[in-house]
Amino acid sequence: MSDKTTRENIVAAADQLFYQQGYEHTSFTDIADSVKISRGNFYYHFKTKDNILQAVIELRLDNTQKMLAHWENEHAHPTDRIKSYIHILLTNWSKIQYFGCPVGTLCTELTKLNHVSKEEASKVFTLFRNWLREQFILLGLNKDADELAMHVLSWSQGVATLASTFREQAFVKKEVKKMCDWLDSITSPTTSQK
Amino acid sequence: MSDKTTRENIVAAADQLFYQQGYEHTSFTDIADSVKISRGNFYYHFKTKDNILQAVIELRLDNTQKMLAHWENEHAHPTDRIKSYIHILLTNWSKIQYFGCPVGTLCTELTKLNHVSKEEASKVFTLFRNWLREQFILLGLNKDADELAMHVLSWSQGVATLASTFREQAFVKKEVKKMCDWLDSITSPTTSQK
DNA sequence: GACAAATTAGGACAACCGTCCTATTCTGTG
DNA sequence: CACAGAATAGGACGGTTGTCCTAATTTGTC
Repeated sequence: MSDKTTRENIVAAADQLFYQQGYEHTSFTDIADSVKISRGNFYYHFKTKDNILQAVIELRLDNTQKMLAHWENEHAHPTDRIKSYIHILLTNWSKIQYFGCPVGTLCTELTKLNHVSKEEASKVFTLFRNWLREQFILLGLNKDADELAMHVLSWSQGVATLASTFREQAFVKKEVKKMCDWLDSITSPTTSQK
Repeated sequence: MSDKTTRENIVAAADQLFYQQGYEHTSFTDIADSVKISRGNFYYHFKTKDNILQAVIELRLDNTQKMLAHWENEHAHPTDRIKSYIHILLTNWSKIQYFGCPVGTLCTELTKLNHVSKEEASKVFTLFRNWLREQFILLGLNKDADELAMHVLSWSQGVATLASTFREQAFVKKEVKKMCDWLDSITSPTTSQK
């Protein structure tokens, strides 16, 4: 973390703190302490708190795009790619159990604050949505592609919310399996359900 | 609202404001202005902000229990009762599209704040969970009752989150239909799926 | 080594927060 | 009407917030 730019360190620290504590509950002092710089130095890199949020969202958009590209390279079959998405619930369990989904919780908070950047934050969701839709199109499900994408998105979102409330890993594992089974069922046309 | 006790008015106003703006973002001044009392009068009824939150949660627990009891009286068949739950997504669409699910969003916020009352808030979820489980037991699905209850809970939760992010009613309608169809499919043993 | 630019540290600022105190007004009972 | 207690209004308090200014330090270039 120390070989990076101070600005990058600030954004990285803010990213984590916004995720763990929420945007509003995270103060300049919190971030400054985390990066180990003075609060005064802060103003040199970011004029307002909103600017930091904007930078954090940009970082998340970049990281998300990289992750999606990585899944595409790793798996040739769209079904496996979608399953990679589904499995984040277990891969990131150690954080999700405490802080939920970083995308959903930020969007929820910004919506309630009626924050200027709420639309910008929802673009992370849109990134996932469009990517999932593309995968379903590749599976030949053109007509329902967006509907299926939204289904996967909302399903995982609900599991993440309940996971952080009840903190039951067994529940998450069951739901992940259900999602994968469902995905297989709509992919293979043996028993056409719905 | 004026024929109620001042205390009741405070709790009712806080209930709405916590839902619409979030707990932390709602100040004493906000609530006082909403009830049209002075900020000083506040202290007479509630010593701390946490006390108000506690009262709000108690109110929500009561209201939830009344709603569940109402659904039980209204519908003899458990399937119809569960569908009543599912349809809140459309019944309360006008609010959900802006503020999401009141239960989920509060739990999420309190979890991130690591607030003392976070467990208390999650009891509202538990109320729904146990009630849904009972309905599934009445349907003869004893073994998977809790799993099914959690499935319905997380499903609706995800839809509510995405609904407030994208604000697309068509999506919610589709998901509500899917949930009802799914419910019918696991109830009628014609085509045993899963 | 000199010097300009980039970067940092420390603190001041007004505004707001939750909390708390005290004086005033309202209300009901004898 | 008198009077005690409930209820309300207004403001003070210490602390924290985001923001901003200025001086000191570091860095790179000639």
